[in-house]
Order: sequence, then structure tokens, then C-alpha cells
Amino acid sequence: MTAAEILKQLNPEQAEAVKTIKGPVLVLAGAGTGKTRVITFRIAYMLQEGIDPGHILGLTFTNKAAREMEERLEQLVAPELARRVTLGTFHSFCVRILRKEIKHLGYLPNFTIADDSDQSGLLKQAAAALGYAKENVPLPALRSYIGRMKNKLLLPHEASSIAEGNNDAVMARIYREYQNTLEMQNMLDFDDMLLLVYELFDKYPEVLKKYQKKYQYLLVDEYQDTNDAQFEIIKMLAGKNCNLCVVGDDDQSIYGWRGANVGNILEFPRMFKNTTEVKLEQNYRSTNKILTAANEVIARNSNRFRKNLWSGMGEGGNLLLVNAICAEAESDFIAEFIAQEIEEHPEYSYSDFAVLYRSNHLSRQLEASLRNNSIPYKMVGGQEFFQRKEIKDAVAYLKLLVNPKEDQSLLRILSIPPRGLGKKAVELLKKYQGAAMLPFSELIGHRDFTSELSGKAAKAAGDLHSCMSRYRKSFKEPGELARKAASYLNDVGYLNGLQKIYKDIDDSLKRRENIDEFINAIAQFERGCETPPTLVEYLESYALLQENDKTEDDTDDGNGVTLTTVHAAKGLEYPYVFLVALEKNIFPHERSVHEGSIDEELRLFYVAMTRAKEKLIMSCSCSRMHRGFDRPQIPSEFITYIPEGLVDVCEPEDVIKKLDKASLAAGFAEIFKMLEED
DNA sequence: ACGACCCGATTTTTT
DNA sequence: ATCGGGTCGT
Repeated sequence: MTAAEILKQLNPEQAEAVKTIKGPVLVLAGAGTGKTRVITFRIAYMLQEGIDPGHILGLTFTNKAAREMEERLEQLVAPELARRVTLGTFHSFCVRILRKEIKHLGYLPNFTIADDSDQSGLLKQAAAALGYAKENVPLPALRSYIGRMKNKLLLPHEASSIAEGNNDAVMARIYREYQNTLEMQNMLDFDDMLLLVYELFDKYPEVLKKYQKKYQYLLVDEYQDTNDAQFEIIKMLAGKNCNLCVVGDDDQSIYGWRGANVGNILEFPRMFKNTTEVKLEQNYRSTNKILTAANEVIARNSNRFRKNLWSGMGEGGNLLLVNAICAEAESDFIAEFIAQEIEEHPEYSYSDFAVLYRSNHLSRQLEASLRNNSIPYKMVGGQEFFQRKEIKDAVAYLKLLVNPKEDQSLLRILSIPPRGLGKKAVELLKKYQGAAMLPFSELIGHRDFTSELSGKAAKAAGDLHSCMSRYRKSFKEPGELARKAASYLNDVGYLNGLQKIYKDIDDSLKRRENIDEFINAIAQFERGCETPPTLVEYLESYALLQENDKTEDDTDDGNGVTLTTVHAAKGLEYPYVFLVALEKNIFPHERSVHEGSIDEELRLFYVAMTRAKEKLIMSCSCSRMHRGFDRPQIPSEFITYIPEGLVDVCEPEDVIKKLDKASLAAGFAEIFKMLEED
């Protein structure tokens, strides 16, 4: 495809965004306006203009987005050309740089990535080391505090100096301790990946220059979700040339609570002089009634780029608002309505329906009703495969081979399965570490330590240590990861220990299956590699994955109604969208009211509405179970923001067609028959 | 050392 | 209601 042909397939605004390849460009891409299309066509266009693919860097937030971009690009240009473009998530891009350059910052290149549970362990340890009682430093607060600091590029000493009040000061101290521990154990947490790249570029201009030279054309997807660290990295990389194109929608910024800064997109034209600004307002997804309603809703927010989405998809029907008497009636209505629509419109299948909710716990009632009505469904998020305890334990075993300094993982697996090493052994390890300055995984093999244990415990410690040493050598050689991992987990006693850990026999078998599945995932990773991978590489991809990739088999037939939080639905679209529990204190979430982040809740509501292509069915209930008790509910104020003419308000009975007399009679007859048989 | 029970917290979660 | 963490008893 020639450059001219590329432009011909785009609307005028899209074409403008695609062909402006020099200088800073801000593309305000409203919901459903062909954002991914613009990005991929832009890259294709640049390649047609003769730009070296190696000079192009496209950054996304999710692996899924990166993959999608790559696939779509391969359809536009020669695949070998497409593959030379660097497309990846912020985090994977940063890790790649750090693997090469982290020596400048005093870490070893075999660093490992701390997952959530590692992080919790390290934080508890840090707080305890400084003598703080756990009730004085709640873990979630600590976690979010440190994340906030890191996202703002504040190092521990800087955090200390700006600390307001005793609480902050304490957390800043724990932050310092935590950071020291991470460094000592050669580990990075997720935020470090960005923070350290910033530090690297900031302190070592010659390193920055190298990457500026390599990446002369930058694209950033979902720019409204960038945090301060990401902004600084982008700004530094863009440098003087500043061939920087960012694509995003300020109205869809819903990750402020995680450090995203809407200011980055709002201020872009002021931060980068001579910005070309392009607004994409033609929507290719929804009917106009849905869009008008969404436009009206989001217009309540100030401090945004004004946009007015429109589409050529026709007017469409009114939105529906259903008020149910209780949560059960609400979810029953949804199940019955889906059944009715499928029956009346055979062209639709279950996967054309999605139910969106503000918080995860709201899915319970829905699941029950869908099950009762035999409607298949799939939940996104929820208990992810890789979050399961047995998988994390197995990963901890593997991580210790790559990075023996990971005390966290050693403590995690020390008594999994129980091998006679418990609290006392941990105390001893801590005692000896002070003197020996060795990581726990080394200490467990030392005479000084083992001699103080019972014979049985000492043997267990020695066995664990020698087994790990053996496999550390075996993994030095790249390749055959799946086979070696399976053999290691067996030799180290983990596989046979599963029955001991999970007493319920069915439970333990299930866990065993999951481990097998995990080994399969490793094998699959290997198959996707061009050259035999190392364990370091696998663990890195594991840490950065977090996948919705979910192993196909537990998503039964694949044709089911989607149940998801609004957050997880961003970027997706469905012909039918149900938006449930639109009630005060749920949506907007009561906490956001306290924290003054109603703007973001409204954007979340906007994101939810704009997922719908044809039908948007909103619902609320007069009562709902809350922490074990029924609580009266009143409708969300957000509902009142929708213009009256666009929405039909009704009760479940108005929408669900009543059974006709004949089938009612048949139903009763059946019940009577059953009663008689008893 | 390990496992059974009780208590308290509980939004969202791209990496 | 449900989960995880912590404490207590074996």
C-alpha cells in the first residue's frame, strides 16, 4: 500500500493525525473513533515514507494492546518490516533497557521483579525492622503511599522532606527501608521499572543519548493514563527533535487512583510547543442516542477538551433504565431479558452481551441469576490463573534459582510443603544473616545454621539447598525450561508435597493440574521463542504478563455473556451493554466522594456507556445486600445527567414479556404433578 | 511445627 | 458473605 492509499482509507481528521509525522502531535481520540487504526496506519505511513522501522517506538499500557497493534501492522506492511518496529508496554520497554544498563545504578542484570505478595512481604519486613507495629501502618495505605511517591519520581529522602505530619514521615521511613531491601535483594517492583529508567536517563546523559538516537519517532497509546514517571521518560526520549505522537482521550482517564495524571494530556500542548492537535469525533461504534446521552453526561465535567461524538450508525432506540425492587430482581431481570432477546433475535449470541459493574463483589448476584437461567457467562478479572497460590509458590521456587538473594521467595517456600522448618528456623536465619551477610537461600546450606536445628530439619534444609544449587547449574544452560522446571519442582519435594498442603484430595488434585498447566505455559513460551530462552527471560515475561490470556480450557465454550468491571471493559464494545447497580455509594463509589474524585467516577460512567453499540440497559435496585445485611438503596445521581427524552424508565415487568396463559397453565400442571408424586 | 478457629476489613488493578 | 491474617491449642 502506498502512502496515498493509506490516507485514502481514513477520514480527514484521522489522515491529519497519520501524516503529521514531525513534531509533537496530540490526537484526542474519543471513544470508538478508530484510535488503533490511526496508530497502526501512522506507523505504516511512516514506513512508506522511508523511516527506518528500528527508529520507531510505540508504547502501550497492556500486552494485549501491543499485540493487537503488531498484528494489525503486519497486515498493512511486510511482516519483516513490521517486526523491526519496537512495540511494547511501558514496563517491558523499561525492563529491556534495564537488563542492559542497570549496572550503572548498582543492581545486577539478573534482577527479578517483585510481585504483589513479594511486595507485601518486603513491606511488612521493613515496617517490622524499624519497630513499627502493624496496626499503626496499614499495608494498603503503605503500598499506595510508596506507589504514589515512586510515580511522582520521589526518592525516599525526598519523600521524607515533603512529608506532612507524622503518618507520612513514618511511611517515608518505611519506604527507605523497603527500597534498601529491594536493592539488597536485587529486586525491582513494578514502579521501579519506570523510576529507575528515569534515574538512568537523568544521571547518565550518554545513555539517554544512545536511546534518543535509536528511537527518533515515538508513539504513545492511552496517553491519558500516563503517570509522572512515564511522562518524564517520554519527554526525555523525545528530546529536541520531539517527534512525539500521543493518542488518548481525557474523558476516559480512569486510573488516577493508580497515579495516572490527566494533566499530562490536558497540558500537552503547553508542555510541547507547536503541537498539532487533532480531534477524532466520528464514532464508528454506537448509535447516536447512546452517543448523545454520553456526550451530555461527560459535559458535566469541566477541565476537559470539548468533544462531541457523532456517528453514522443511525439514531437507534432509547436507552433503558430499569428500577428493580431488590438486587435479586435486578439480576433476574437481566438474565431473563438476555434469554428473551436471544430468542427473539437469533442473530445475536450470548457473547454480544456484557454486564458492567462498578466493583467486583456485584458480580455474585449476577452469576447466581445467570446460572439459574442456564445462561453461559465468562468473567474477566476475578481469580486469575497466575494469581493462584500454588502457581505463585512454584514461581517462587523458580525465582530463587535466578536470583538467590530473594529472601522473600525463600521464606515463602521454606515451609511449603511443611518440611520441619518453621518459625524457629526463620528466627535463626534472621539471626545468622546479621553476622554472615548472606542471603537466606545460601544460609540454609551453612553448618552454623543447620547445626542449631533438629536432625530432621537440618537434613531438610541441606536437601533444599543442594537441590537448588543443582538446578541453578542446570538452568545456566538456556532451553528445555519446561522439562527442567517440572523435574526441579518434583526433586525439591513440591509436587509430592501438594497432598500435604491441601488436605482435601480433590483440592490437591486440582492444584496439581494447575501446576501441570503452568508447566505447559512455560513450554508454550519456549515454543514462541526464536532461540532457546533462559529462565530469566521466562520469569520476566511471567512478571509482565498478568494475562487475560487465560488458559483457554476454563473459559468453557467461549460463547458467554461477559461479566466485567467497568475498568476492565475499557477499549471493548458489545451490541448490548447492561450497566448495573447505578446506586448512591456504589456508582459513584462512596470513597470517591470522600476523596473528591467524582470527576473520575463520571468518566468511568462515560466509559461504561460508550461500550454499547446498540442497546444500553441501565439498572438500579431499591435494596442490596451490604456486608451481610440488606440495605435500602437510592438511585445514582449520574442517572439524572441523562437527558429525559433519551431514556425509557421502567420496571422489570414492563420489559419482560409475561408468559402467556397456556404456558402458565402448563407450568402449574407440572408443579402439581411433582407435588402429587411426592 | 502445624493446623484449627476467630476476627476484621472490604473499589477500581493495564504492569 | 468471604477472604486472609493472626492467635491459640495440640
